[in-house]
Amino acid sequence: MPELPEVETMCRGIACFRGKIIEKILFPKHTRRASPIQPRPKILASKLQGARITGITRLGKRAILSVEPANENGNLFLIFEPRMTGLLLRVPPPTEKHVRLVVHMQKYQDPLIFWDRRGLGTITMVNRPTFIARFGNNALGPDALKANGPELYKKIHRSKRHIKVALLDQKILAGIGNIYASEILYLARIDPRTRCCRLSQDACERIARASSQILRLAIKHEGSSIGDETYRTADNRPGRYQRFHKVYGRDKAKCGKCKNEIQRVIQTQRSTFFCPNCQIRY
DNA sequence: CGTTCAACCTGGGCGC
DNA sequence: TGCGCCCAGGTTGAAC
Repeated sequence: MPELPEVETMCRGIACFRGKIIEKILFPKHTRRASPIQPRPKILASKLQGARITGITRLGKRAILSVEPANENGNLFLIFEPRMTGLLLRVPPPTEKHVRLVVHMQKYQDPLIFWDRRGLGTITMVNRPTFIARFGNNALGPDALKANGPELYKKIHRSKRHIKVALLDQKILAGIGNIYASEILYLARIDPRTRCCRLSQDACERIARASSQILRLAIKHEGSSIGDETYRTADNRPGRYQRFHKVYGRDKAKCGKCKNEIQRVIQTQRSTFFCPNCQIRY
């Protein structure tokens, strides 16, 4: 699940590894074929052996570890992409079974663990030029926390796509996923089925404001955890923002503003939740 | 070009 | 209890 607030919370939770030197990397046997790892585990481990972790940052829905290798010049970037069920942990994982990667540090007891039940997540290590080429501004829109109305309008106003679908496109804004797309459009009072080209500059402004507002609040509450086999913080606690969801997962419940029924529709194979009364279709 | 869709995986929940 | 089916927070590349 992890979207922007969940990945941000994970990054903050593993900030303790900044400055540490990597002692040893393990790829548990039973998972060697799952969860795409690039380059191959042996090469990745040899490059990271003795490297210093100089930074831990979030890029959209990815967590990035900047590392200074011991044996070569130039920074490397270790990129964790949790996709649906990936977690970055500094405490024992929910099950040993789905541990994909364990990083032990020198002079530090707790290892960094990448755990991923479904195994759709990825671990990628690249040098700076590759990092910029693959994840620079051409590949990824501005961070959704810093969404900006005029810029959003400029990007989408010619498109016939439904606004909900556009919000899931990481080239438009980086970090929004299926949960927060519904929540953002509810706050902005816009029907998710509205075509982008019908949105006014003012509507785009409301979406941009709602985006940063919702995501900021979700980070404050450490993200959304739904069900038990789901997102956890780096010390394996559930987030709390699910308590504040106004529409997501609330099919047929009453809208908090108008008491009408919240509806669920499918857009490009994925559920969208909204209040047909509060959210205007343009 | 823009958009849709299946595929990548595991496991929980449901109906029968 | 068990089987088959549907569903799930994301991304990609092929197909339309």
